[in-house]
Amino acid sequence: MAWDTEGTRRRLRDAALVEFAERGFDGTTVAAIAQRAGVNKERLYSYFGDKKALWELVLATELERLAASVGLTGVGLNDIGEFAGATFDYHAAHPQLGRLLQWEGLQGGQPADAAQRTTHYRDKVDRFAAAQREGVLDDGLDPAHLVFALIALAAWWQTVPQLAEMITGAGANDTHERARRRRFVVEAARRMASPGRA
Amino acid sequence: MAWDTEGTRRRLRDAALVEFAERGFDGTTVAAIAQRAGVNKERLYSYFGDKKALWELVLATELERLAASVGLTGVGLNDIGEFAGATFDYHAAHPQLGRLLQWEGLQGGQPADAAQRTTHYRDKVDRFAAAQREGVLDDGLDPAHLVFALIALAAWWQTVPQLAEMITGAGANDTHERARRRRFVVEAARRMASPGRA
DNA sequence: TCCAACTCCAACGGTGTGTTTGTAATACCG
DNA sequence: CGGTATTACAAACACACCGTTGGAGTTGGA
Repeated sequence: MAWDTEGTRRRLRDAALVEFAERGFDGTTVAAIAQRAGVNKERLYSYFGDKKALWELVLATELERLAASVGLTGVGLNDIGEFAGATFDYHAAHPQLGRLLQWEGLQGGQPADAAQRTTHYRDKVDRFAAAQREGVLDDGLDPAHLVFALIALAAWWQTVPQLAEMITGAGANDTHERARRRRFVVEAARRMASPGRA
Repeated sequence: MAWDTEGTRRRLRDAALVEFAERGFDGTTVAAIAQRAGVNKERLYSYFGDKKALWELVLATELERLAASVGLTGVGLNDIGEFAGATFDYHAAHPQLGRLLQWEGLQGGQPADAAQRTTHYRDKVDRFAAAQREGVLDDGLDPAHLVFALIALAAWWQTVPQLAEMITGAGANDTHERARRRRFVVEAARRMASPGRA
């Protein structure tokens, strides 16, 4: 077998993603990462320097994937509902990113990649503001608040899954419940955004 | 000075609330709790058994306070809007509870006080279901999902304050912004719940 | 053959939980 | 007042875990 340094690096990164998302930075041991990667513990240090550098690399990588994969196409009611639905789908399909961001947010300190993330969201807010001027969205709502609320609707399920289970009585593994949750998210997003309501 | 065993117990519990909310269960050391309480480390064990028992007591206590402070009085549209607003107020005034719940969700395992919390939420779901039958709420929505979404709307701001700041451009200390957020929450709750939508 | 990637194992320093030992201060009771 | 149980503090302890480094040996490629 040939040396596969890229493969070793990737296996370590993948294992770190799983472990970090599951247990957070403090809760994860380098031994666990190495074991999951099927690689010696010492390899981690020669490839990435130390545990913290690996954490930051994993987070940056996942943020890039999110940016590459999430987009807001239009500003009609259907687009907004689908934006909420797609966000829900992404978090449901990639629960690790949401967990990484939660760990990061709780841990404190400055969020990684803050500048790029800010412009990313501001772009969405600007589009919503434009839609308001066209009368597609209710003009009584702050577009920034609306964007924020849509993300809340989509992400809250993964954020406090134990609360979701207590209230709905169904776990996140239930595919029927998951589909119903998605429909609710889309519908609720439309209701919040549509104009002319008391 | 007289012995103040209730005071000692309370100081330990208050210190544990602050430390647990700030650093989570794993990130908090019993030494830090004891130091913040101005009490010897050993006292914690004689009063509460161990670190985990103290964690569960703190969480149950804060949940009781929330339940005692935010009630759902009726099932009209105004009541539902005010329920969301009051929940928002509570989380804004007591950001620690949201962080505790988030830590709990990430940590995994079964939630503390699960039985009581479940019945508490089911009661709210039942009231919403009754309101649906009376036509006060839209009957196309799952009442459990609606309850969950209202909590999401109210709590999300404190849960990811860094995201809220990136999107709205204002921090949580801005009293004007906070008032505007509250109005948005109340209005969005009414929009989601009110009947007669396409 | 020589080098690079890799494994295995041991060790070091630091930190954390939970327990114990000894001692001082305080309340209660006769 | 004197005796005793309770509360508290301080310090040290045993035990375990973790991040990181180093060395000695093995495997694969040029």
